Amino acid sequence: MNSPRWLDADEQRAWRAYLRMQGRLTARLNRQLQADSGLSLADYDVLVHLTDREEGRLRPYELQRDLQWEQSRLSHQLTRMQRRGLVRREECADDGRGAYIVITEEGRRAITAAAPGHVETVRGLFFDGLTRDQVTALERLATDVLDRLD
Amino acid sequence: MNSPRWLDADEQRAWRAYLRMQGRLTARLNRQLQADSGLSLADYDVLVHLTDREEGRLRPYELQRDLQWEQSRLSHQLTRMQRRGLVRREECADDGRGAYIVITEEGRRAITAAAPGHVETVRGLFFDGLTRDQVTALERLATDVLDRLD
DNA sequence: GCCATGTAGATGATGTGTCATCTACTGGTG
DNA sequence: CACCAGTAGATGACACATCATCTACATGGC
Repeated sequence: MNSPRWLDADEQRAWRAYLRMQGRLTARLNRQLQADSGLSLADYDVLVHLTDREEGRLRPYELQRDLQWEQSRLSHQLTRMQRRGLVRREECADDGRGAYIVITEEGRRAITAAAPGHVETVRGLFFDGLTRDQVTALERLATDVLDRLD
Repeated sequence: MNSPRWLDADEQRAWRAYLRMQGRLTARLNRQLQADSGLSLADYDVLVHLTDREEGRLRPYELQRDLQWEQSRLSHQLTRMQRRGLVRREECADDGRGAYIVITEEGRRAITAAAPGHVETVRGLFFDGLTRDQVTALERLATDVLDRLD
């Protein structure tokens, strides 16, 4: 195996800065959410997707597709959330293998209570420091990378 | 509490794209590293920092500062790495509380074997899809955000 | 020298993510 | 209808992350 094309100086700096930013940022967001509302980022994402449909319920495979999570990660996550009363599993009449995941009243309360503080934090830690151009450039960059990931 | 300033459409799209990119990207990197060399990204980072000093050893608090990790995360990580023979803990003469973390021969072999494939993957999944301007913009963005995180 | 306070680091409990594997049902083909 | 490949989802084992807490040593003030 011949030696790879290493990263050049610009790329190294960018990569290190990116890794550091993403580590510290998600740690902060997780801590804020956990401390202020007892939810993890994972809980938050699941609940957001459930409340997006006004029925408040989804098949696990739909959630999986939307969140782009591993199947078993989702399954474990739902088990934990069910144990805490945030969601409920219901039978699925159409498909004997399947299930519906339904958000509970408690789940709704939790996400409603958590959202404002979370959004404020995302703003305060991230968007408030960026120009409009940086924001659109970021979206472009992320979608460019995502396109190549499939 | 009055309602927060929500994210506008641009910000929402950027934020979602960013979250999705970072989730999928780190998953891919972790999988590649794990599959090809039996290391996790965490192992990799620790070993890189140890090999950066030619003595191949660091105090845990130095590692912690460099990696910006939680103290107990590092401690657990080092315990696991020690169990697998990648690092060794040594007494610290200067400070009776302290310790040195020393990379082992096996640790050196592991990082040497892992690095080329990892760098190729970072390139292939990330930098190859980006222009030079996007790379410098990313570094700028990440440092801007990091500056506000302290 | 003694004590208070601070710092280095480890540990146990618990929540989270991944992999491998399993069960049960679906839906198409003979 | 019998079979079989595929899909929906759960589970157990294990690695990883976080929080709270603990021990032991360091250091400065008296």
